[in-house]
Amino acid sequence: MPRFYITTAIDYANGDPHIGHALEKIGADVIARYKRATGHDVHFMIGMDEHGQKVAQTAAAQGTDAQAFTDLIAARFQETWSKLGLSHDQFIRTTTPHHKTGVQALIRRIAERNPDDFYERSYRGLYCVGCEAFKQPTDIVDGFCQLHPTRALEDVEERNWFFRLSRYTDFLRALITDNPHFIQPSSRRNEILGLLDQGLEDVSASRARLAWAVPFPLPLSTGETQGTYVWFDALPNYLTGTGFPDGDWDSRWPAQLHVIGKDITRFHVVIWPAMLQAAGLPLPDQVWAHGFVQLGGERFSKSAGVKLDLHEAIDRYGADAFRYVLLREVPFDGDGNFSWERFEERYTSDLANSLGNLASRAVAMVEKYRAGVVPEAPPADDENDDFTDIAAYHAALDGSRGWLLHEGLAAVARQVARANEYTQAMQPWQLAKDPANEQALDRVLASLIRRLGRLAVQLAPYMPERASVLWGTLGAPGRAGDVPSHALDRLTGSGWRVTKGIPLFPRPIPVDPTAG
RNA sequence: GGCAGGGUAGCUCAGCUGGUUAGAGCACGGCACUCAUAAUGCCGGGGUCGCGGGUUCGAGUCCCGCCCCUGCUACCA
Repeated sequence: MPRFYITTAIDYANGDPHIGHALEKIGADVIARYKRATGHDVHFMIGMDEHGQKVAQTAAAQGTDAQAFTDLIAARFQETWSKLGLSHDQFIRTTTPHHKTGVQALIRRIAERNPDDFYERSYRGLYCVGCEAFKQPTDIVDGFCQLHPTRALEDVEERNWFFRLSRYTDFLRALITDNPHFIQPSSRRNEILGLLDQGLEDVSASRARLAWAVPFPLPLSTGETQGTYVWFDALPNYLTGTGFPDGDWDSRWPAQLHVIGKDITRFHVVIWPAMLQAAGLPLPDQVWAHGFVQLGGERFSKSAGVKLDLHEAIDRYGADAFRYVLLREVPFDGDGNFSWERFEERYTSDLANSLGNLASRAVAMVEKYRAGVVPEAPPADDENDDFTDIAAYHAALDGSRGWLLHEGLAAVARQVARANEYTQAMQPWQLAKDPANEQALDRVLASLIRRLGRLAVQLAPYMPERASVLWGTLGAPGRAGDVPSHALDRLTGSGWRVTKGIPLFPRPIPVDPTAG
């Protein structure tokens, strides 16, 4: 069984989860579930990035210590992920003892294999006491930090460990040029090639004043021990998550796929591969940079986030409906918009009216005309188009052209529409009026149930719970998520005993304009 | 400023190497049907294809110029 180690970015523990976080996790979950259904030994890992000055500051502002604060945030994230139905196998936290020793082991390994890659250098910049951080020229307005316009910036110089990233420019260019799949989608790849053309600068590996951090394992020549800077703490989570450097970590490493947001592409395709190369470790197969969710046409912001609360979105029609709408609306290779209006439209049109009602009418007819038992009838030519769409579904989800999760749902939607058209064209309720049409009716009913069965299997990665309910309604054996999705042409449906339950996707209760 | 991508029906988008009356879904209007969650199906209205030139028998599709939008242009992550 081929292994498939998939990770998402670890989220920064500086606030609560929002819809932006959710898009990435849901997308990765769909990929993980699809891979399991197509015969892969999947390990799906998500987690939290818990160190850094901001976390320490936020904790202090709330009157708690950093560890207690991150414990709380991590619990909130995990609660949310559980509510969303994520199927991750592991939740890594960078404040755990194993991650810390793993980071230190990686740094030591680089220092042993390439002693020149770490060197001491002084870093000089304008330091904002209010932010407790160095400020870049773009952050400075009229000589002040934008967040603290009354505090003078200090010209500070400190000695740090640096990583000789510049040395890997040619290596990275060759890597990216020779492996077009390493960074996808291609728009992001082009941006990185542009960045490499500018030449790379070395990056900090440690920082003074970084108390809430993994201690950098190499002391400075002054004897001082500094905190490990973000890249060398956060990125290695993908590796330490395998158990590195202990045990059989190399049975899982390298990862097949890192799913990340487009804003952190550079770190994942420049710094991370360079670190691994410096350590003499294998590189991940692919980094996929998804786009962002816009809220109501606006860029994600705190106020927009409040306007569209994640838990409210999940609670409205359930986690599965939210997962569906989000991935249908937001192309996974770019940006998309999310609003309550679109949510209502998509839910009502795609899920309640088209899919939910299709299941409802088909099951009702099998109950009414065949006492609930799906008749035996072989597939007919009129199902052939569905298999064209099923091929498109696989092409969207197997990674061969990127991870186009929205296209997978579009292929499913076409099959749903076709099944409704088919029902209308065949008019089984008319066939039922004349016993002479018994076989014709059998064919139509069996076809409808088969179509629904295939839909349940295809939807299982996206809507695991609802797909499972649909599968059960059809009286199909086992679980929808366990059916190998490459074997859909063998689904017959014959003899299944259907049970009409409550609507799969209830219509929203219409607002009565005369009320109130 | 530089590099990259984009501006097509009310909304979200398809339109490959130029070729008959520019498409889909949603929304909107009409009709049909009654198995179904007042659902479904069919038909229809609706677009100066950002603006201005040019090449061509013919351009949304190629060339030039302009306007507008988005992303990247590295130590918050």
